[in-house]
Amino acid sequence: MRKFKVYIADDHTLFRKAMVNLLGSFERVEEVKDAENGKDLLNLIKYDTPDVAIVDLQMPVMDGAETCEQIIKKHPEVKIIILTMHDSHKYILHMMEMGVHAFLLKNTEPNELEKAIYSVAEKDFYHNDLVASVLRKNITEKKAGQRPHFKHAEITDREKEILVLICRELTIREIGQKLSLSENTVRNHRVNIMEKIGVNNTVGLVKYAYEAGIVS
Amino acid sequence: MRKFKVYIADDHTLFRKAMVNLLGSFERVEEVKDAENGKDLLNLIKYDTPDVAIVDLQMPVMDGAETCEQIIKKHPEVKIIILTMHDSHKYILHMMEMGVHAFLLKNTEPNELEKAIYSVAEKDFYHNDLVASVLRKNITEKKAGQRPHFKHAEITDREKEILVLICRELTIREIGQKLSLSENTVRNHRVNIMEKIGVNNTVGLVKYAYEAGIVS
DNA sequence: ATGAAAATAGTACAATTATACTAGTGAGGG
DNA sequence: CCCTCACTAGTATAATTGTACTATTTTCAT
Repeated sequence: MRKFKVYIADDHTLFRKAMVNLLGSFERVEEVKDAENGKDLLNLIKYDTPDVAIVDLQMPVMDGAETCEQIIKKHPEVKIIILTMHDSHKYILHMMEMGVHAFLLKNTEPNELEKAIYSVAEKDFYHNDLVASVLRKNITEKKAGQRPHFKHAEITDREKEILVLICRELTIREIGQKLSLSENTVRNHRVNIMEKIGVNNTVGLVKYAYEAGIVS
Repeated sequence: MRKFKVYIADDHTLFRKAMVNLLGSFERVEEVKDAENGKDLLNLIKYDTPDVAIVDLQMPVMDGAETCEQIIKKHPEVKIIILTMHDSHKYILHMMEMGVHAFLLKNTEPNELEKAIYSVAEKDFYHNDLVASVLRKNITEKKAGQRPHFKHAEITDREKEILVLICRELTIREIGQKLSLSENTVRNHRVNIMEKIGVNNTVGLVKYAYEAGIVS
């Protein structure tokens, strides 16, 4: 019976340390290391590659999506499991295209996590209800001629910067002043963000920022 | 050396179960039970009261604040530790007034949680940096003649209902239709919520809803 | 039963956001 | 070299939100 090395990245220390405990109690997990953000995780991996990396989608410093992109690029042999609080279809789809190996909600049972670890380590992918529902919804929405939300997820650094300021409750005008930009420019960025993430008002923007881990 | 019974409520199963593991590893914790929301926690307590209840502030079904209110009213002998992701001063202050015994961010170290448990069980309160900063900020803001954000936190059920719909990206008009209310009424509720929580735009509303656990 | 708080509804106006376009410039990739 | 994309900036208008009030009815607790 092969045993596995598992690394975990999550910014909530309490959750992370508790997870280290839990992972350590799994029979076929022989080593656990933890990092508090994506950057630190990449450093860990640089020195010694794990079999499986568990990554929180909502993280500051370097968010889950970016972290995964780096891991896949530099260490394609590492299998990735994403943990997310919300079943946010948008980036799950995007990250599946990127080549992530599993998606779990944070309210799954520990034994499902255990199964997922063994599955990705040995069979390359773990297929669960969450993934199934994302795929199904994608198909039905395509058929219904809806906004195709795959273009997305390529929100640029400038756009991210502006999104952060929006979430700090600044108006377009204030953001323009702060960044020395025309209000029109800021407005355009705002609109572009909204199009990319497929929402049409402020509420959608803020929710995206939360769910993508761009804010708090 | 006295040992303690500890209950924990959190809607994220993975986090909760991992915490059960962790709590069980503490020397002076003799029994751990868990519940996935405030209601279930109250039921547990009804049958057998713990020494300490650890409550996640962000929960659906019955949020942290409401849960604590109930516990304090019906079982004042139970000590309460609040876990929160954000250092949202607003309700921490409110909940201190209610009589909650400790506040910890989810990114504290496990050993701080352990200290907090023993402290509230034996000395009734656990004083940490988070609490200190809330108190200090409260004083400085009072002096500066700012909006006093203690009035707050009494957002009503109707208001909460409307806040949820706002967060589902409905406009005032749509909410009015959905609830069979005049647009004016909805607008008034919206304004009242904003005053109570001390924000002045949609962004603030959505952030509050997230941080209070009213949405996802 | 009486007062307080919540829920309802209104008016009017200011400010901001949302939609829909066009267009120039600079950087990087094929 | 050319093409694309990000970034910049603009105009114009519609829609929604934000502010500031008044006022009636219902509900609930003392």
